Amino acid sequence: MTQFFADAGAAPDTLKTLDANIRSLSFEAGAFLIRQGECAPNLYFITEGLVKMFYITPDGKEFVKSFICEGQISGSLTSLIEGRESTFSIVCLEQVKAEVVPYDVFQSLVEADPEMLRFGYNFFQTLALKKELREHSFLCLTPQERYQQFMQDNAHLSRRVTQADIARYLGITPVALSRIRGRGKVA
Amino acid sequence: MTQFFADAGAAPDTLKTLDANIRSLSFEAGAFLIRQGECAPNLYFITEGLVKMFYITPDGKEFVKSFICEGQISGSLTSLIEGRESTFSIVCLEQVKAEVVPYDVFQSLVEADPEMLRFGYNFFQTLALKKELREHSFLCLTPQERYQQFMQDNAHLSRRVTQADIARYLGITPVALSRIRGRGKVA
DNA sequence: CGTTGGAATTAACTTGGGTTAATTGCCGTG
DNA sequence: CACGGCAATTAACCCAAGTTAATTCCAACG
Repeated sequence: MTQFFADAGAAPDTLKTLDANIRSLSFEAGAFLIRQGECAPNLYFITEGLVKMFYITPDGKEFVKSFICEGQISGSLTSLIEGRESTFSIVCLEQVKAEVVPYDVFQSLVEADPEMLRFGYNFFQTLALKKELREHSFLCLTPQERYQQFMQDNAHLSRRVTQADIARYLGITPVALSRIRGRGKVA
Repeated sequence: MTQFFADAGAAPDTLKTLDANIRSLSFEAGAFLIRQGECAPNLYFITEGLVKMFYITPDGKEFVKSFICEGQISGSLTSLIEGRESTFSIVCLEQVKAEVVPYDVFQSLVEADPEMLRFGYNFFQTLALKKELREHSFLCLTPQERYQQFMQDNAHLSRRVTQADIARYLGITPVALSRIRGRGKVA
């Protein structure tokens, strides 16, 4: 992953610090990267596999915040920014390889290296844009339309996650999603 | 507003460029800052008043993306980042004063001045966090719970916007919100 | 003080998702 | 090939939000 930041233009000192602090780890499917309610001091650069980030509500229902696969970054914003416990969990849906970077290391690199700051700027800009699209779909689309949009935009993912998890990503129950699929077939 | 960036540590050159390119404008209630479907080349630093950002769907329904009041920034991310037409409109709900900054000016300042980059980093980080909270409420909460949370977190706003707009912000119809309020009263 | 117009409420009915539980389908394994 | 277990579908019932339209409330104005 060091290569990743070298491409981003990181300074030699930055790369040295990264090398010293990064661990490259493997996780089995089912392993947790972060547990809801615990403080989560790491960023995960996923290089292989797929994870899901999800909330469990007080009455035990699960909702999927997002799916993150190879080439993407996963972690808890609230933990990163405010140092508080994560409001969600991250679990591996497949065998996962990830580069693990402690937040404080990431933060101090962003402080020290303008190119890292630029990387962070782009990252958060992209994240905000992605969340804005999701906001739009919750706000303006019906569950049915949300499902169609998801299948269009994430055709590759639809084969790697269960239908139940897609439902929980859309904010509906697996039963409801099955009905929606049933409706679509005939029409 | 120059003061605003001076506080952020902007370089003298930056402030000079800003001064040369900022217009301080007033808008009547009902005036549009951005119209859905048009390209929107400006950022608006609201110094006074209140605006609402909203989508109109193909079948004519309105949904409120967010309310932005004095001290906050409003603009179209898709226009800013990708240079495309805005997917929503921004309209003044009150008499508004704003500092208007063209995107290209903002972008080039971010390029040139590390302190402006840091400002942008913080801005997008905060924005991403805010959108993450909204995602959570759409995903995990019922309309009723969403309303209660909105009233807690935005007590001040609730007196400046109509109930119909609150409903459209929550993703429900004004009729539904009125019923929710009715339910809450007795209990 | 009556009128007018917008905002909010109420009513009646429809629709679609939630809930629970039974049923079917599909592998993988012994 | 039969079995066990998980994923997905189906069914039946309930309830909350959507829809349309009528009604009430209230503040501004002449």
